[in-house]
Amino acid sequence: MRSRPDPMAKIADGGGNADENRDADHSLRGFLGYNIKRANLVVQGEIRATLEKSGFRTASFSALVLICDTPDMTQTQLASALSIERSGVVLIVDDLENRDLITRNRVEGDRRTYALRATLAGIRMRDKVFAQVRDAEDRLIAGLGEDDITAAQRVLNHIEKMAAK
Amino acid sequence: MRSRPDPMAKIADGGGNADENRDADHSLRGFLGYNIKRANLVVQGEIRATLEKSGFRTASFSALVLICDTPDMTQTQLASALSIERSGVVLIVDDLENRDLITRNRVEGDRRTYALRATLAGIRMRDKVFAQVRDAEDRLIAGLGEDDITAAQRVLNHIEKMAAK
DNA sequence: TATTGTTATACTCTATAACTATA
DNA sequence: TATAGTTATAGAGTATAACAATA
Repeated sequence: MRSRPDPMAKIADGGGNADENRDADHSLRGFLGYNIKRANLVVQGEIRATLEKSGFRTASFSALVLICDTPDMTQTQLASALSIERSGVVLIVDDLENRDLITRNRVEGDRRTYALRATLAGIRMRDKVFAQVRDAEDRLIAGLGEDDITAAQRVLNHIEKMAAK
Repeated sequence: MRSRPDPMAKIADGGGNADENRDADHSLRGFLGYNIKRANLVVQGEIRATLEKSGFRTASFSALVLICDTPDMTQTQLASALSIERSGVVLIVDDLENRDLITRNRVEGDRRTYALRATLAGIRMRDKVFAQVRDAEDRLIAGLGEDDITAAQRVLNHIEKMAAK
């Protein structure tokens, strides 16, 4: 039997933390896409944990916010704003309607569409959860300079505008 | 306490233009998580399009890079570095091995594990595709200042470090 | 013919758990 | 008893396609 030096040995810690692999990924760290992906996983995880306390997934809370901001929007418009397909919107709107956060309203002049409106409870819910998400994000960026944040927003928005060019 | 501008402050101004949904998401724009998610979709889409020309998905190319950088790593170590489960690594390693980009090598002293090594073809492939991904990213960030990029990296890495705290 | 909402289905990605062979 | 790799399965999440009602 040989003894085993095992320099790369890594104890399986249920957390799957990147700490022990700190420089195993130094090549990938050079890619902006890699850093965005890792940060995105953390942010979405925090937001998901915040939202699920009120029974939302990311898409359904985004939908509620959009409907609050744009009363009488249709499901097709909502699909476009969420960048998902119309078929996916049905389940989200079903859920929001079942919880009495929004209503589907018939439109005179075009009986194919629904005008989506938030209820009073929906608006109150939006305000409450909106603040919770904001607090969760503030914890993540605490300690960073204001100018770094705005620079990051600039970079992210620039990248988004470069889609499909 | 709040260091960021209130997104609700810029409701305002219809203006009656052709694109009705242009600022339909102005509330969500106030969330860093929303901007990261949208930018991430664009970046990952560009990277995916670049990689698939060489038959890679994001995870399989990341795996090839990691194996090139850390010869003789095991599948469990690779799983940890990729932040996925060991079961998912099997399919990725199967694919890379079938394409003769890496080899699974038996380890004397512990016959449970494989030592993963890139082949010469794997290293060449890594170099070629690495440059292609870098070019794709450079197109996305063209026009941005160097200091904005580094600030964005700082923000992203800070967020990642704040995971689960 | 085209569009809205809907339903059914498929596909991708990943996690969970059980199994084997080794330790 | 514990670990590495494997396999089978299931669950999100989303896309595709077909359909009825309406335009």
